[in-house]
Amino acid sequence: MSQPVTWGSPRAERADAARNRRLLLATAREIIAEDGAGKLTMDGLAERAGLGKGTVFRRFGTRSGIFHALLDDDERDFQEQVLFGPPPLGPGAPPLDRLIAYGRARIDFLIGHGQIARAALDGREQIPAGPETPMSRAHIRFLLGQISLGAADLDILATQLTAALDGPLLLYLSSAILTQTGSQVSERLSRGWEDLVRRVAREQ
Amino acid sequence: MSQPVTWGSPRAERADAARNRRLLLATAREIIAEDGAGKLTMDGLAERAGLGKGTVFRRFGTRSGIFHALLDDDERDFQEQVLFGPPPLGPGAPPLDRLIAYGRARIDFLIGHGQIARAALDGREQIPAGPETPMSRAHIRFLLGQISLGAADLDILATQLTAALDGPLLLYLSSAILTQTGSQVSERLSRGWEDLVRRVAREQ
DNA sequence: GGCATAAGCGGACTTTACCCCGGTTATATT
DNA sequence: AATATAACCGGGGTAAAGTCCGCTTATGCC
Repeated sequence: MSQPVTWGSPRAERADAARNRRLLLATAREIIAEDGAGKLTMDGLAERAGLGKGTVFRRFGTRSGIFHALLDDDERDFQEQVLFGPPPLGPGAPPLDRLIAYGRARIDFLIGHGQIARAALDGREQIPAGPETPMSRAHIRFLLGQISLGAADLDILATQLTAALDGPLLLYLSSAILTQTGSQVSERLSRGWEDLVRRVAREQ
Repeated sequence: MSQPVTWGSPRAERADAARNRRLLLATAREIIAEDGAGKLTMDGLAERAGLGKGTVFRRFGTRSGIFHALLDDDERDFQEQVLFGPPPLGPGAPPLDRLIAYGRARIDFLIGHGQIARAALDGREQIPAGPETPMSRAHIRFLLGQISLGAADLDILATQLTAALDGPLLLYLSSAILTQTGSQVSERLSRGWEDLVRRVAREQ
């Protein structure tokens, strides 16, 4: 018998719990694909997955927690591409080119996952799910640091650019527009992002 | 035999309805001031106002509708200042100065009303309340049109700048930070906004 | 394998957003 | 002033989010 590796102090997730989480995420995707994110209910999800409601809540805490988990899942290989993939999205290209490529990729990601990303917002939470996507802001902050920008508050600028990238898709464009004319909107927003970033980085 | 009535004007709001709306908004402000926006429930509001639950829903349609109504109410004189007040916020100053002044004023407005603005977001609505604040984007768009910016997609740029202005306060900064160190954050964000728009408008 | 224990599980329970419809009241018209 | 009508009001009803606690089961140790 091979002895299982001990995972240091934090006890690993139990096998049945992990299996149930995967099952719940898969079932949630089915429901969303069939009926839309708005029709996903905790009861419905639990029943369709053949589990109890308590299980769903222990896994995800809250309804929007499910959408956060789905997004995290989808973002994983997106982040992989950003951190280790080929340039200009991945490392190796000049920072300004990487910034432009990042915006383009993120716009397409959000257009593809906008329904879920939108549903992950929740007006009720006291601490509003913290920063919505810390990774996005951190990456933009990192790239800005490699561009000579004179005396700028790079943390603020990174937050503003993150909002300029995500905001239109999360707050200011109705999802109807996105599903109808996705590729045109993508192209227009991407051009806009490139223009914005070039203006910001432009030498005086 | 009655002749088809000419629908001259959309019939005015009945006096009792108007009175009740004012009462409900005032009561909502009381509850928010005492217990925070998260504690505002439709039942609680109705009971405290001495009205029925149905009345509250007919007035505002949905929970987040109350917060929208409160925001509209608060925004009214802010908009007044922007449209008719003294420069540089109001008309008369160069457009770039007005844009900077607008950002500063909007940041302070959002810091003051952030709790309500945040609660007005709602992850469930299909059409997510449309553009969150059409007036803000329209005004920024208007000012951008008066600045010579070369070949830019002004509609997209206006949306991005609107998001860069609102986004940090709605999505990326926890309200805890805001209430604790409001004025410092205000100053830093305002400087950041000025830097951003100067970079965007900078001549090549 | 058998045992102790902590983690997982389920479903009943509470709360709250939102719907509905019969009764009531304001307003226009005569 | 009387009447018709459309808007308003109330509160009970439904569905879904989130909580709780006793039961079950996986896991580590012997």
